[in-house]
Parts: sequence; C-alpha cells; structure tokens
Amino acid sequence: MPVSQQATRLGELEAACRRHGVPLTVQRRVVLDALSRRTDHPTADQLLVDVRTHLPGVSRTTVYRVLETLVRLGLAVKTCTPGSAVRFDPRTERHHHLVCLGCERVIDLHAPSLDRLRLPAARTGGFEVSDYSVHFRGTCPDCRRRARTGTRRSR
Amino acid sequence: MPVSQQATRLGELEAACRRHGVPLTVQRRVVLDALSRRTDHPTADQLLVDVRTHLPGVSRTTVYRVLETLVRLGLAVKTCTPGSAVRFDPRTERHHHLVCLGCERVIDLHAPSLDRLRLPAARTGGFEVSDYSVHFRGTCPDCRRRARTGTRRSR
DNA sequence: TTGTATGCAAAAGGTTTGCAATGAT
DNA sequence: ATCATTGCAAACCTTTTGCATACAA
Repeated sequence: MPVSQQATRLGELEAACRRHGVPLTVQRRVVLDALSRRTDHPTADQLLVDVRTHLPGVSRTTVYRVLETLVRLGLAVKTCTPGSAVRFDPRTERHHHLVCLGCERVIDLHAPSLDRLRLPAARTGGFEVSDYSVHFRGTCPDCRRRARTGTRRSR
Repeated sequence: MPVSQQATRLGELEAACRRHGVPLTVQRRVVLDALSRRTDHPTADQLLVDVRTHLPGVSRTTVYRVLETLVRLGLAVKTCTPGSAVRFDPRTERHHHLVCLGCERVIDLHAPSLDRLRLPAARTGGFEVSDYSVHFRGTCPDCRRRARTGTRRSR
C-alpha cells in the first residue's frame, strides 16, 4: 500500500478513535499499519510477527484485542474462511474472494459486475443485511501445480 | 430431513466409500446421519453430542477425522464463517448464506437468481473455480431484538 | 486525574498426532 | 489376511480472561 494511503488509514484511525471516545495508542497504530500492508487476510498470530518488527514487546493478547477493536471501529472485517483461525481484512469496501480449498489462501477479487446483486427480500425472514460478498471456491495456481506433481501441500 | 432422504444419503455414503476404496464404518454412517439432520452448520463438537446419543463411546477424534473424510468424499463441505471453529454443511449443491455478525449463526438461503453468476474470467489468474456462494452479512432477527432491548448476546 | 489499554500468566477452546487395538473387506 | 480406522492420551494451536501496571486524554 502506497505511503499516501497509509497516511489516510492513520487519519481514519484517529477519527474513529475520537468518534468512539477511545484512546489512540501506539499499538493500535502499529497493528492497523501492519494489517493494511497485507492483502493475504492474515491471522492474528501472523500479524504479531509483523507488528513486533516495528514495535518489539507487543503482546499477543494486545494484537488479538486491537484487532477486535479495529473491527468494532469499522476499520477492518473478519474474513470468512473454511479454516480454524480467524483472518482479518483491512478492506471494508465491497469486494469478493477466491478461496483455495487446498491451502486456504484467500485472494481478493474486485469485480464490478458482482457489486450490485439483489437479495430476494422475501427470503430473508427478518434478517437485516448490511453487506455481502461472493466466495469462489477452487484451487489456486500453486495448489494446482502441487496436485499435478503429486507434492503435498505445505500451506 | 425426511426418512427417504436419509436413506439416500446413506446410499451416497456407501457408493462414495466403494468408489474411494475406503471401509464403510458405523462411525461414518452415524456422523453423516447426524450432520444431515442439521441445517445450522454445526461444529465438530456439536456433532459429537448428537453422535453419542446414537452411538455412545464415539471419540471426539473420530468425529474430527470422519468429517474430514466426508469432505474428501464429497458428501459435505466446510462452511466459511468469521469465527474460530470449523463448521460443516451437509448440502453440497449450490446455495447461499446469511451470516449473522452478532451470533455467527449461518442460515441457508436458496435463491435461484443468484445461482448463475458469471465470474470475470480475466481476473482469476490461473485460479480454478469449482463452485461459489454468496455470503450476506448482517444481523439475524434474534440479535436485532437483543440489540433493541440492550441484552448481551449469548449465542 | 480518570478511565481505558496493555502485558503477563494462566486457563479455556479447538484440532491434530502417535500408537496400539479393532474392524471392514 | 490385509490395510484402514478407531480410541486414547498427549501435544499443539488459537483465543480469552483476571489482574496489576502503564498510558492517553
């Protein structure tokens, strides 16, 4: 992510913290920064590694807590994945995903043709929809190659 | 699920086991049966409870392993959720989901109008798509009520 | 100064693995 | 008879919690 967009994100964080009346801590800045630099929907533990290169001594607990806060502030969302670790996405605008069933990688897909779907209102039964995304399941190029050569996946 | 459909599922299991050359065990029958009776995308541990009412003494490990097998045999899929426990879905035909951000409930949505989406092929970069589903995020009726009355969510 | 966030340690929740015994074909 | 599956126990990974301290406003 370009420097200018990073600056924008920090501005968003500042505004969101003020709006919600919560302190703007170094840890929150560093975690949002680390998350925003990635497009691979990292887990909390993966982010912990990045975060500690910029600010050693940050605790795992704090990363978990800050990520929850970022979601609450509307600066990140939890990505739906078939796996057993929560993954975070710094992109909150509507977009879609390619989900690899081999390695559980989640790849962003921007597709305007999918951005205006209509949900059949009759079927929602009082469920209030705030957003949606399309998940395409399949096999990523790496896993296709591995499948051909008979190699086991390493993730 | 009606009795006749249950019978069909057992037939599918039988066929799939033969096709893959794996034994058809009691445990596999009971786990598939328990999963097929639910529409709420249960976790392995939730299924363990159901399974043990029919066949006490089944181990947790076995349920985890059988579920992996059912996915491999094409009789179930892992559901994408924002939470931190893997959830399973016995419906492998194309359908969509309402995902509640409050309680993480996942509700099935059948909507023919969403069943024929076209993926912009140019954007997939060698990713091989086998299927897709649309995830509508939002708030379920229960959580909306809880939000209005100020009650905390209990799941 | 006041209230929230952080770090630590420990617990809780979810999943996987090695191995001996069992069971399906 | 043969090979995969099961059950158990333990390890492993992920997430949450309680509490004293540190920090932002």
